[in-house]
Amino acid sequence: MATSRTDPLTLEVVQLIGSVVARYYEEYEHAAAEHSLTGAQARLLGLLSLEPMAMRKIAQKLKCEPSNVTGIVDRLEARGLVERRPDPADRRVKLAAATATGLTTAALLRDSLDFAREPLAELSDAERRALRDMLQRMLGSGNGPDGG
Amino acid sequence: MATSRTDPLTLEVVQLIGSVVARYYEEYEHAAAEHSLTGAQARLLGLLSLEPMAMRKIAQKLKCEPSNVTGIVDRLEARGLVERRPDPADRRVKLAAATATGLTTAALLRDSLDFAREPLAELSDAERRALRDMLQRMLGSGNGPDGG
DNA sequence: TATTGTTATACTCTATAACTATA
DNA sequence: TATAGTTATAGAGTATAACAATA
Repeated sequence: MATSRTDPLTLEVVQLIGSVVARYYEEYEHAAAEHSLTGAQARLLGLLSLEPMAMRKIAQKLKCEPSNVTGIVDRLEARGLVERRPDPADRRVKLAAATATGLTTAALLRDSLDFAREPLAELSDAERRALRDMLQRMLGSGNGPDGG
Repeated sequence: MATSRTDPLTLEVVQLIGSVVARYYEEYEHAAAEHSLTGAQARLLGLLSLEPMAMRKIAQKLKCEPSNVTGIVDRLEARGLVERRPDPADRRVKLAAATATGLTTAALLRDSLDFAREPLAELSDAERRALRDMLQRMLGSGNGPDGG
């Protein structure tokens, strides 16, 4: 397993990462709430702002059951942020897509997530590169790139 | 506000932080589920594993309404992981405290959170210190220490 | 009168299982 | 028969408002 996973410095960094995660989540929920969205709705809308997607694929990306996606898309659709389209290639499939309003909301949402961005401005370019490399290594161990 | 918040490197780091957050959350929920706990239950138990705490204080720490704490403590209490005690100093207050079983479960939970720890072992001591300092700076901007 | 914890209510998210329509 | 999406159901988390006990 590990050599010195429990040294004080490592434990301190682990705790800091936990704090960053908690802080990021709070900010995300808060930003979503400012647009009267739940966190799950905001995440789904953010996903669709990149490209339309089959319901099943959304569930995979969000790592939840397909039945949940139905409800979340229902609520976003009722507010005009998302719409369902048929898939010409397979009549079983429904593609969920962000509407123009949905894209605008998604962009506003992204802009309001300043937590992760603001403090980064305090870091030098070299530090940001170092941080990037370390985070990539953290994500790389035991987990491929986002894949699809 | 900022000078160059939208340069490619910063955006890349922001996205990486988002990935780390998502990954951390998954691992946390998974670790909790292995002990038949929800994420909220695991967080509350982790909090009580440090020290007994008034219901109201728990709500502040978890940043939720006090009425929610009642239900979560109810479920943990029903499983023998937590108990309610009177506060000698104020008879309105109920102190929630982890039982011996609860403390054991909390310890197991902490140990199974290897995601944040394992990859850190790949970093050099200097890198870990640099990461710690950067994370501290990130958390420091616009947010004091945990406080109470 | 204010505070602590609880209860009642309603909504959202979640997983499971059964269902419809396509393939 | 297998797959995509939905529906039905039940449990959990969440916020709001109203309540009892205590301060």
